[in-house]
Formats: sequence, C-alpha cells, structure tokens
Amino acid sequence: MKLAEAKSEFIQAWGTLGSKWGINRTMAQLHALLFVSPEPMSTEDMMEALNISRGNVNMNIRELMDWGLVEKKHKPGDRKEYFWAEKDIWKVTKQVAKERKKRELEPIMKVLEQVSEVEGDKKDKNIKAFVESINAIRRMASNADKTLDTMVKAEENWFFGGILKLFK
Amino acid sequence: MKLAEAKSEFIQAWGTLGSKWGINRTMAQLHALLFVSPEPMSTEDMMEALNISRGNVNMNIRELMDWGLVEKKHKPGDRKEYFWAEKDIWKVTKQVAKERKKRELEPIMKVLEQVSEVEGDKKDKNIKAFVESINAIRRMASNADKTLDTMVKAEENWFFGGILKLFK
DNA sequence: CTAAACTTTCAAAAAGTCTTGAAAGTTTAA
DNA sequence: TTAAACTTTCAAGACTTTTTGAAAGTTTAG
Repeated sequence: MKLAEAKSEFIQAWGTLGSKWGINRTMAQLHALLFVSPEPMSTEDMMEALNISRGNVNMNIRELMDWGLVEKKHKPGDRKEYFWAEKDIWKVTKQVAKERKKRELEPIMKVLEQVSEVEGDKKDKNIKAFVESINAIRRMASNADKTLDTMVKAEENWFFGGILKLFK
Repeated sequence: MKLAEAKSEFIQAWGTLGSKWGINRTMAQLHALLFVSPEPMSTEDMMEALNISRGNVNMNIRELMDWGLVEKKHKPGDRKEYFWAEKDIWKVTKQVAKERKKRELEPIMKVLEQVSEVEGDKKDKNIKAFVESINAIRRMASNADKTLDTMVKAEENWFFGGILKLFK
C-alpha cells in the first residue's frame, strides 16, 4: 500500500468510526486528514482532498475548533488561513473526554437529579424501585464524571502502562 | 413531579443521550422504558407507552436483544411475549462496553494495522511521520482494548469506589 | 477609497436514517 | 386440521441530518 492510499484508508475508517459515535462523518474525516498532515492545510486543500464543498469544510472545521481539536495557523506573507490538528493522541483523547463530559454527562445528570425527586409516598413500592434505579445511574454517572476529571488531569503515563498493572 | 411524569422525562432524556452516541433514539427509549419498568412489558404495552408502531417496537427490541440488554420472558398461561431489561446498571455498562469493543474497536484496529504497513522507504520523513501517528493511535487503542477487557471482568466494586482512591 | 482575495452564512437539495403498516409468517389451542 | 393470536418483514414514506453553492460579509494591499 502506498502512502497516499494508506492515508485515504485511514481517513475513511476514521470517518466511519466517528459516525458510529455520533460524530458527523465529514468532521471526523477532516480531523483524520489534518491529523496525518505534517503541514497545516488551507480550505482549498481540504476541499480537494475530501472532494467536498467550501461551505462543508468551513462548517465542520469550525466545529472541530469548537471541540478544541483544530487550530487556525497563519503563514507569514499569506492571506489564506491554514488549519492544524493536535498530533498528540493522548491530548486529543483527553480533549474529547472533556467536551463530551461537559456536553452530555452534565445535562443528563441534571435530569436524573430532577426525576429522582419524584413526589409521593417514599414507601410506595413503585416509587421506591424507580428512585433506586435512577440513583444507581446517578452513582455510575458521578463516578464516570470523577474518573474523566482525573483522566483529564492525568499524564499520558497514567493510561499508557500505569493503569493496567493495578488490575493484575 | 408525579411518578408517570418522572418516568417519561427520564425516557426522553435517555433517548436524547443515546442519539448523541450513535444509538437510535427509539432503541434508547425502549431500553429506558424497560429499565424503569418493574414488570416485563409486551409489544403492545411498549407501542402504547411510546406511541410507536408494532414494527418499530419489534425491530428495536430485537436490536436490544442483540446487544444483550433485553431478554424475552414468558408468562405462564399467556401466549404473548414479554420483554425484560437488565436492571443492574453496572452489568448494563459492561455489556455495552463489550459490544462496542467488538463492533468498533476491533475493526478499526485491523485497519490501523494494515495502513501502518505502508510500503516505501522507512526513512522517508513523510512515511515515518504517518507510521508514527498511526502507531500512537494503535497503542492507545490497544490500551483501551485491554482496559475494557479488565473492566468487563471486574466486579462492580472496581469502578464504584476502588479506582478513584488510586489516583488520590 | 476600491477591488481582489478570502471567509462565512444559510436556504434549498441531497443523502441518510427511522418508522409505518399491511402482508406474510409462525405458533398454539381446540 | 383450522383459525385465532401473535410475531416478523420490508417497501414506501416520513423525518433528520448533511451538503451544496451562490450570495453576503470581511479583510487587506495598493
């Protein structure tokens, strides 16, 4: 397999993976494209590489910047904007964890808190069972929350090697 | 908030969360519905509770069974099939982790292995950079893989309490 | 200024995903 | 058997998400 082909395979696979995790395929592909590009790329470079429109590149690259995965770069003496992706996969993972925690874990925890305050006789079998189910999810979510916090603060070494020994 | 309303809020929120993680909203709602139902439910019960068609219930409940999150139950002297969801949230989490590992981690690892075998001069700067990026992802994925394995084998206690102390 | 170079927006179209419901299939009681 | 009760399938339609591309907006060099 040639380099160009290998890159393209990787970009496709990353796009497919992303779409299974609720991330727009093009956004994941753009991320993969920049991730394996040694140089920052311009909008036109990306349009050409993925065969997509200017508007599509613009919207998805902006979302990648919102996620903190891509940055604008300027080349001296060039009016075009270039885009660069973080290359340290551990930083990327932490950033994604941080964002998903903020965007998805925190909102659901609010709902869980509210519904756990259901009114009525706390001894009613049905209410008791419901509240207990919800509280089990809340404990789980709260642990996930703390674990993600720890992960975000942790050094690469925590994950790459360190953690596994603890389970042996 | 009354019990019925609280259940409905929870079901909605679970559906929304699911859809952000690439899980069909109805499937997530059905799961939530059964998760908070003390009794197994029939197809008709579910159709009525979520206001959806028979075909929709059938397809999504089958997928939930594929994921190992829902089981058929039979009531003695009743021809209808009833469906029951695992109530232990730790078991649910482990099961989802196990399935996603099989469905998503393993396929991407195959692709990564292939593309890392790109042909050409191993000293070429471009090839070297690409292979190194891919290998960083492979190391990450392989660690995630092992961590999930460990998690699937672990007792509830590992996650609920045990792990956090290790980071203090 | 002005015009060229570049970026952003967003309504409409395309593509993708989910749902319906009626027909086909299966099981069971009698 | 038969027919009623129940489940499954899947083509067509509904809905959702993504993409396009042209127009509007912005920036900069001269």
